[in-house]
Order: sequence, then structure tokens, then C-alpha cells
Amino acid sequence: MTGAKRKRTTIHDIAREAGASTATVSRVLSDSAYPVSDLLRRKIRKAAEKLDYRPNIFSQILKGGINKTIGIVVPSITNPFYAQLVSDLERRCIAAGFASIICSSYDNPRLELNHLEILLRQQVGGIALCTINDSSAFIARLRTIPTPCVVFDQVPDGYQGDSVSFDFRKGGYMAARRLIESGCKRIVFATPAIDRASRRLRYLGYRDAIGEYGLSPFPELMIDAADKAGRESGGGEYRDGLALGRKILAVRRRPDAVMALNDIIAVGIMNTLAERGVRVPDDVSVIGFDDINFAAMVTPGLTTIRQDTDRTADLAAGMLFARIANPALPAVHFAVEPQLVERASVRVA
Amino acid sequence: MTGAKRKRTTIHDIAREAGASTATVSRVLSDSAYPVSDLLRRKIRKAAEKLDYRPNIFSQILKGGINKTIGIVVPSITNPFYAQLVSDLERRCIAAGFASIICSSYDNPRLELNHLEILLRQQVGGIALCTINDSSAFIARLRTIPTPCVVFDQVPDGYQGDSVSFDFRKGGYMAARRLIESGCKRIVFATPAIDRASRRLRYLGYRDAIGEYGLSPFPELMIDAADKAGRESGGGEYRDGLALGRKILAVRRRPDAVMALNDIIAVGIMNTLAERGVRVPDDVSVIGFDDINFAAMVTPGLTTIRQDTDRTADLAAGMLFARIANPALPAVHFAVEPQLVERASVRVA
DNA sequence: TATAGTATAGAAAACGTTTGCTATGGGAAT
DNA sequence: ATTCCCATAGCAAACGTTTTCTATACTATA
Repeated sequence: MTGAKRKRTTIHDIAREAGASTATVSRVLSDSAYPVSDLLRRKIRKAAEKLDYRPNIFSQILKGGINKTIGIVVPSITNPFYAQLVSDLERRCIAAGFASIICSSYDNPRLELNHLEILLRQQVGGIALCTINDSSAFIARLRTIPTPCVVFDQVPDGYQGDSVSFDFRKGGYMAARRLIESGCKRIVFATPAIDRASRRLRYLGYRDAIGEYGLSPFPELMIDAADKAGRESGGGEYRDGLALGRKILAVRRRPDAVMALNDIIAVGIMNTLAERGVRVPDDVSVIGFDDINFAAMVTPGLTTIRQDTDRTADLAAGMLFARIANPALPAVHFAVEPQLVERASVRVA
Repeated sequence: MTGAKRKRTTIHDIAREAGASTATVSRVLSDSAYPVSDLLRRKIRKAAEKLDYRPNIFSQILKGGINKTIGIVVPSITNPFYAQLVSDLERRCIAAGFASIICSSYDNPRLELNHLEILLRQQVGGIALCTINDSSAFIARLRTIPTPCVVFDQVPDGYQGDSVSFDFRKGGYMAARRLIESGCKRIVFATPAIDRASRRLRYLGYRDAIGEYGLSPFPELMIDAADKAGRESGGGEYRDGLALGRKILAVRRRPDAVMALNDIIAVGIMNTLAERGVRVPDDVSVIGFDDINFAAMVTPGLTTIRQDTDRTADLAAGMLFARIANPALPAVHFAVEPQLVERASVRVA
């Protein structure tokens, strides 16, 4: 359509137009402190304007500049929790003058590693990583990457670099305890496969509470990972909640409370229960995890454990930019605290 | 910590290690058809492996290669509809060997333009754009960008390039008609500000149906954009639904149906109604738009107009990659059709 | 045996910047 | 008038690739 492929204007074009050398043009256009006469400065600026000059970032980076984009890796961008977290992170990148590359690994460690390799090849200036892979091989790999990196939300045991973790165990404990204190006795922890630290820790926290209050051995763990093999997902979606709901309905002596792995699953369970006429919270209490926007929109409103995405993003971005500015800094670690948010899905004591 | 900053290995290192020239190394490593002896080939491959070589994409691109990343711009990544659309697009990029940069403009035209400039500076190989800006100045700007670009979902009037649009007017018509045919007479269209084509068209479709069935002039349009100025959002969120719900409850002769701008707003309205004891669909029918995952999770299940994100992504990605492969192609345009999905929020006739 | 042809390899230029170094001119200090 | 310094400006190297062009050593042909 437009005929011959127009070439971009370079500093050479500007140099010619303004009667200067490329060195001087570069110095003017990159606001260097190098002394250049005002006259020439103006001429160069005008020429740049006239020719609609945009620097070629590839030569800049090649020459040794740092790449002002950071890579963000999360398990699943369609999970509202991560969508919010990514959004909060992205806002801070923009504020710092960085672009961001968002990668969703779809709960697939292989894809996650692939994303990471791509980001490294792209030589992004920094990486914010929420990984579901806590294999020691992966952690070893992580140790070798030359790019500033912060691991957030889920941080694998033994990871030594910068991180801001969420206290999943405490969150699990708080959730279970909330149920216990409202008088529930038969509490089930409902989850798809326990395949990563953040899930195991939630369960451990639940066990802490169960043990502390001396509750009896009940079929306390309800796992449904039946169709896991067949799909590219780590579970944790609505359909998993539906499946778990059916499973719960099938036990002979019904639990009086369920602690769901996350909010989405909690909603799936609530809906399955409602369909069969069992009322929440009157017949069974339900508690979620994450506090996605959505938790406030369902009926009854979902009582849940809040992960503060904004705080997490704030800490993670802060330490990432600090490290980019000074890679020699010692590693730091933050933890963000869970928070109980009361709504209407747990019966009052 | 790690002491001196280790330099990346380059083809020069490999050349030295394997006793070859950089030219040969480049040819081997980029799988060129150029004849190189098997012996040397092997030596170079082994050296590359040993030194953990990764090509520097910046020099590759600088040298004239194309940048295998595409930029995706959407109004809001936290909107589940766009999250899904982005996810569907991203999957196709990966399949085509492209990375993707996802940018959320938060319903802010200034930020959107800024994102676009960044993508151009990054010289991404292609851009997939869902814009909320249909000013003629913006369309003119769009015409001048040198990068392959496809506009999807919302395409502004007068945009000439590749696009895959959604038939919002027809969608609006289908929604309103569904309500009318179930016997509703006083149907209100509930929306935050009508500030972009996709919203205006929905309203127009609604009017089409209203007119066609000769319905009476009722306070048919319910706008709540009160606090718009104060926030970085174009409206369309849950709180907008709540506000609209309150407004609807306040009218003297209550509507018997509401057509919401989108699913999230529909849920907000349903919840507000439920809180005051008005039942959906018995007292008032509610219909949404988009068919986000969420629409199936609320009670009653939300009847809505489906925008097929997967189909949209498929078309958009297809035409984008086609254009990248051959920029001289004439522009093409596709439209994806709305689809009514029945659930339980509209009363049966 | 001379000649051409073929397979293989390397030297070097180019992509668009940044930057260390050198060069020029003029004013101030001697 | 000589010396020195300072303010300007440009030259050219370097970043890591790709690619064109040239060079070498065989092998096959006349």
C-alpha cells in the first residue's frame, strides 16, 4: 500500500540536517551534561522534531544501556486474584518509567520456565516472579539468572534472593480457627491437588488449628484432582469447586463447614450446595481464601482470608527497583500478613 | 554478592572455543543453509552448549531482524472479559513463537496513547489494540504507525486498517428483544457514561428493539456517571452496578426488566435488588452482556449476550501474523456475532 | 599438467547508538 | 608573544549479530 518501506530517522539524519556530528546529536538528545553550545542544541532539537526522531532502543541497549521493561510472571492471568496483583504491579512499573511484559504460565511449570527463558533472552531489566515450581532444580536455576529478580506471593523453600511472601500457613490457621470458633466441628479442607507450597502451607495451617482445638479425625481433606492430567491447569478453578461440592455432598455424615482452597472454589462449592437445598451458612459454613473482588458479589457474601495485592505489589516493586539501581544489595525478605474479612458465609457462633 | 558482573557469552567466545570464525558460528547457530562441515558444526554446537550461549536479540533486531514480540493493549486487565481475551490472544502468540507485552490502559485515553508510544519505541513486531478512544485525531495517529496492527473488539468508526469487531448493536438488539419477548414492558438500559462506541451501539441496538415492538417512552436510560471524574476508570465496574441498582429502586414506577451494560454491572444491580427483597427474575428480569465466567457463578445464573473471546482472539491473531508476514496485504475486516446465552435471570414468557 | 569448479572458511562491513579520546579555536595568564 | 586552559566539536571504536564478498584447498575435467 504505502510502497517502499520507509526507513526510520536516525541520529545520522539529524546530524546531516543540523550540520553537526552524531556524537553531538547523541549528547544533546540524551540530555547529557556534556557542554554543547545553545545554538547547536536548538538546531539539533529542531531537526529531531522535524524528522520525528525516536531513538532505536535496540542499539541503546546493545551499547550497554539497561532495558526499561520488567517481566512479570504469574500462574494464571485469568485468575482474578493474579489479575489484580499484576495490575497493581504494572501501575508501579509505569510510575517508574518501565514497561512490563506479563506472562501467564497457566499453572504449567514447563511453560513457566519457557517464559523465564524468553524474558532473559529479551534482557528485561528485572523480573517479578510468582512461581508454582518449588523443585530444587528450579531454585538452583533461579540462583543463576543474571537479571534482578524478586519472587513474590509464593516463595519456594530455600530461595535466597529478594522475596515478598504471603504467610499462607497463618492464613490457613486463621480460616480454620474462624470456623472452629463459630462452633463448627466437622471441617473439611477442600482443594484440588496439593501440588505447591502455597497449598501445602494452607493445609498445614488448617491442621495447626484443628490440632490446637483438639478436633476429631474427620475426613478432613477432600481432594479432587481427577481430571488434572487432561488439562493445562493446576486446578483452582470454578469447575474444581463444583466437583468438590459434589464430593462433599456425597459423604455420609455431612461436614458442617468447608474451608476452600480459594474464593473461586468456595463459590463453586456454595453453588453446588445451594442447588441441592443445603443452605450456607445455616447448614454448612464456607470460608474462602484470597478475597477477590468477586467474593463480595456472591450471595451470601463470602467470608474469606484477604491477601493484600496492593501491599504485595508495593513491596515487590520497591525491592525490584532498588535492586536494579544497585545489584550489589544484600537480599531482603518481606512477608505480608493475612487478614480475615467477615461477610456472611460463616454462621455466627 | 556474586562479585564481578559476569559478561554474557557471545558468538566470539564460541568462535574462540571452537576454533572457528564468528561468521561460521552465526551460520551454524541460526540454522542457515550455508555449507559448513559436519565436524565444525558439531564443535560449534558443543561449544555453544558448554558456554550456555543465548543470542543477543538486540543485536539481531538491530541487524534487521524482526522483533518477535507483539503488544496487546486493552482497556482494563482486571475486567474478567478482557483478562480472558488477552489470555486467548497470548496463547496464540506463544504458539507462533512470539512473546507478548500486555498493556492495560485503565480506561484512560492518555495512558492508552502512552502505551502505544512505548510499544512503538520498543519496535514490537505487531500490535493488537482494543481502544476506547474514537476521536478522529487518534484514528489519524493510528493510520501513521509503521507497525503491523489489528484493532479488535471495539473498532472506531472510520478506522481503515485490519480489524475484527464485535457487533455491539446487534447484541444490544438481541438482549432487549429477549426481554421484550418474555413479556417485559418497562425495560431500562442501565449504564455508566456512554463514552465510547461500544456503549453507544449497545444502546442503539436496544432502541432498535424498543422501536420495533412499539414500546412506550419509559425512563429507558439510566446513567450513573456521578463520580466518574474522581477516578481513573471508565465505569463498568461492580460499584457502578450497585449505584445503578439504587437508582433503579428509586424510580416511582419500577421497571420490570433491566438490560445492563455488562455482566459485572448486572450482578451489582441484582445484588442491590436482592438486598431490598425484589426478586430476580420474578419481580424484575435482568440481562447482562459479555458472558464472563462469572455470569454462570451467580444466583440466579445470569442470562447474557456472549462475546466469543476465543473466536475474536483467533481472528485477530490470524490477521496480525498474516500482516507481519506480508505488510503489503490489503486490509481485512471481520465481525464476530453476538450469541444469546440463557440462564435464569430473565423470566420465562 | 593446467584449469575450472566446488566445498568450505574467514574478513569485514553494517545495523544505530554512546563515549573516550583527540582536535580546534580563542581568551587569560605569564 | 608564548604558553596554557577551557569550551566546543568531531572521530572512531565498541556493543553482538548477520551477511556479502573474498580466499583457500581440494577434486574433477580437459
